[in-house]
Amino acid sequence: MQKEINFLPLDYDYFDLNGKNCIKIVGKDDRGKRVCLLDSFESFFWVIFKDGTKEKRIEEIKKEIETIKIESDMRKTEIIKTELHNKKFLDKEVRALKVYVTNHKDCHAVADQIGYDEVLARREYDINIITKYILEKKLLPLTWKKISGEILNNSREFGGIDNILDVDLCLKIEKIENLEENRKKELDEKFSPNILAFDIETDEFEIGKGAILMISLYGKNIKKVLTWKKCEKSQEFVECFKDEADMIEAFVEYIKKIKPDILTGYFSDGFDMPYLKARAEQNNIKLSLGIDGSKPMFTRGKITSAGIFGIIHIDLFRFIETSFSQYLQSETLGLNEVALELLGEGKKEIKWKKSSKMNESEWSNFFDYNLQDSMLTYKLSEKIWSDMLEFTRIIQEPLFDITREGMSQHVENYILHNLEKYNEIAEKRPVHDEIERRRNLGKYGGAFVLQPLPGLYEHIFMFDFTSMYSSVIVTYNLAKSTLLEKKEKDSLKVDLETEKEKEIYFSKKPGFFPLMLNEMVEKRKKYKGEYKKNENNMTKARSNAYKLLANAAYGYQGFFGARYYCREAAAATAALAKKSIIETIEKIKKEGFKVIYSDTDSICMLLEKRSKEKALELLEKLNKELPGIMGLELEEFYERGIWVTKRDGEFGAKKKYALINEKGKLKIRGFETVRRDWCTLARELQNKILEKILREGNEKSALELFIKIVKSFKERKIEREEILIRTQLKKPLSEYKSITPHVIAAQKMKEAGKPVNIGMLVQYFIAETREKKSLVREKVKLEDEKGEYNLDYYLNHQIIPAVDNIFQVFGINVKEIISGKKQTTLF
DNA sequence: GACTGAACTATACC
DNA sequence: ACGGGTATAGTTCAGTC
Repeated sequence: MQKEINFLPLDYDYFDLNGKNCIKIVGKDDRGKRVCLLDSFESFFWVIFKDGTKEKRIEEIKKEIETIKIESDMRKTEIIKTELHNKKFLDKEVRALKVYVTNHKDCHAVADQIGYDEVLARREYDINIITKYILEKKLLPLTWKKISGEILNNSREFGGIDNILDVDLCLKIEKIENLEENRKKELDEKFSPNILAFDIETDEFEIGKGAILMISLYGKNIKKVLTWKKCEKSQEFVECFKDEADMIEAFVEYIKKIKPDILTGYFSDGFDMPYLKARAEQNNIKLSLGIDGSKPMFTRGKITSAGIFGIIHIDLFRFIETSFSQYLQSETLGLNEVALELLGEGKKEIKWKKSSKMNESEWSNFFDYNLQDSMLTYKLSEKIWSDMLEFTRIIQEPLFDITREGMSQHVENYILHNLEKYNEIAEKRPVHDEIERRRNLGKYGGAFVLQPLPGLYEHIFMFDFTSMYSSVIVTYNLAKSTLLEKKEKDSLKVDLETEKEKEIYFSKKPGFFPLMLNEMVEKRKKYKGEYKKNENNMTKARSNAYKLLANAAYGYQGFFGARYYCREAAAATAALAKKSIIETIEKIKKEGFKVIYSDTDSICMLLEKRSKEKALELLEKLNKELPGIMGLELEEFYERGIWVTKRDGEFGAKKKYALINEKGKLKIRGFETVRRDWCTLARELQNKILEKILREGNEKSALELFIKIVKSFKERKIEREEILIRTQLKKPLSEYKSITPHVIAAQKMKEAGKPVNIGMLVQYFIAETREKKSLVREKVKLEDEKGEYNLDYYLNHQIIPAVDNIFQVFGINVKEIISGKKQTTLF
């Protein structure tokens, strides 16, 4: 029977049937029903011929390629057909053969068998089958389409797969059509995904070592904690089970009943999912979460990803880490801090105890805690849903992947999904040896940073280049495909000071990469405008996504794992940006303004006795003289600003300054205040001192505050929390060549049976010791250890260093004041 | 054992 | 393996006298 539906694709998967590729797509129709679409797919790759290959020879090779067969235990693979096309490869016109293969998995093996002298390259055998499918059929993720097809009901065609799927409808795709924009908009407004958040609590932190004590679920119509522990008299949201096995089975049943589109957790790829897997195995339960009854699939990689067929499992932490953290101020990306920042509400506080030692009220608190975590995860997912949606639509990869891939992969996927407009065949992914070669090339020259003259300044204008590196790439046409082997007529010469190949040349004929980037920049401008006109989550997310993508394009070209890696283009981008900002600084100076600081794409200058209008006129003039799409804008006007010296020496420190604008808002960069590896005492003291100086324009009350705090510090009135030092553990303990204080702290934690993981913040303080010890690490104590804070250490390594060079700007030597030498002369 | 510079380490800026 | 280079600053480590 035939049927026509409006369909929103959510999850993609594929399987083999009789050696051929089948694609299954799970999504929603416009009445909220869960639908699975099945489709066959003929995969292909390209054989590109060298320039000048005779058509007759191409025909011969075509015939020979068509006879290739590959046989393995699994399947027989053949060539379905071949087609000759005029295409482009790296912006050059080429003749290319599109080779259709019965099974995608054998694309690479078939391509390997083609080794003619006339063949320039074989490409696109290394592109993911889902990506290829989306490209070919235009069934874009999270985008409404009109689908017509045949209703499958126990059909033999797909091996009866429709029978085991928990869906309302299963269709064999016959036609995919676009919907009218208005209709799409209407459907979009009606749709919101059914999200279910979950979180588990366990006795042991090591995966699978202890039992799962409880599992919380939080969704639109469900707020529950499942447990098999003391819960006879607990809260009504707690549901009791006989044992761990029963509880896990109930969890699976709830998922089946709720039928969420999205199952989300916080760090669930790294903890909750693998833990559930381990405990299910231990208890001989099948964790059949997939809509076909399948278990979660764990993909290999540095971090494993847990996929559930038909339900999109999102580990919110990973999306926030890779794509969203730039918007956040949080020093760590833990659930508590991120939720506090985005929702204004954090985790519940509880005292950690072995579960065997908990009393009834402690269990009750634990249930609250567990539910709260799911609730926060649910609310966070709602909060950033528009960002995930926009990223997915713009990049056109499935949501599951979008929430896990890094910025570089996003850029690459965006490129792959937009090559068609340029008739381009995709470049290959680098293999291991090539990656090694690229990595061994070392660094190339980067940005320009102007050394400031230390001091307190007033009336400061800050200009900055809008999306500087992107605009340089577009303006100067810098990419792999436009890099010339040697100098050509009317090409662009770029000097690279630090490189062996000092001069390189780029074509002026626009390449697809800069053109595509220009499109991104244009779209960003357009959607930023739309956002300004109509401020909502959607327009904001769209504008931000384009901004992030455009900004990542430069890093992408310099990234060793990129298909379109081009070290020369990246180096030229940095070199031309440097040249451009230095020239701009010179122009500003020529106009009589004093330039006090500059870093990469920003310039700080003093107004002195001039009016603001004068500076704005200058900005306009500079903009007129900038080439291509490059542009300079007013970042902000600041009332005051302070630049200090480096710790040792009299020279001004780069990347370290504090500013205050007309509204009294501070902008602090580089100072210890913004560094999380300094203790709160030093950070807050420095922050207050900077604020006083910037607000009042003098150092008097700042100095008074400093003396007051030192006094209270010496009297040991400072709380332990204030003097804790937090340092991130970046690798396994055994790999540290230098045994630093935080390594010692981590070792102590391990000995105390506390969890020690890569990436965690280790907390410790420096204590007084009985004997004299020369190394800092010999005085390390954990926060719950007995001991007094080390007066000498904190004074000379935290408090004084945090304020010393600030007061030096005013000619004040705080060390002498502390030791009592000069106190009288100052007061 | 004190001193010194290099190496290692973490974190920030753009 | 899973964006880039520039920069500051702390602590340890290895060598010198």
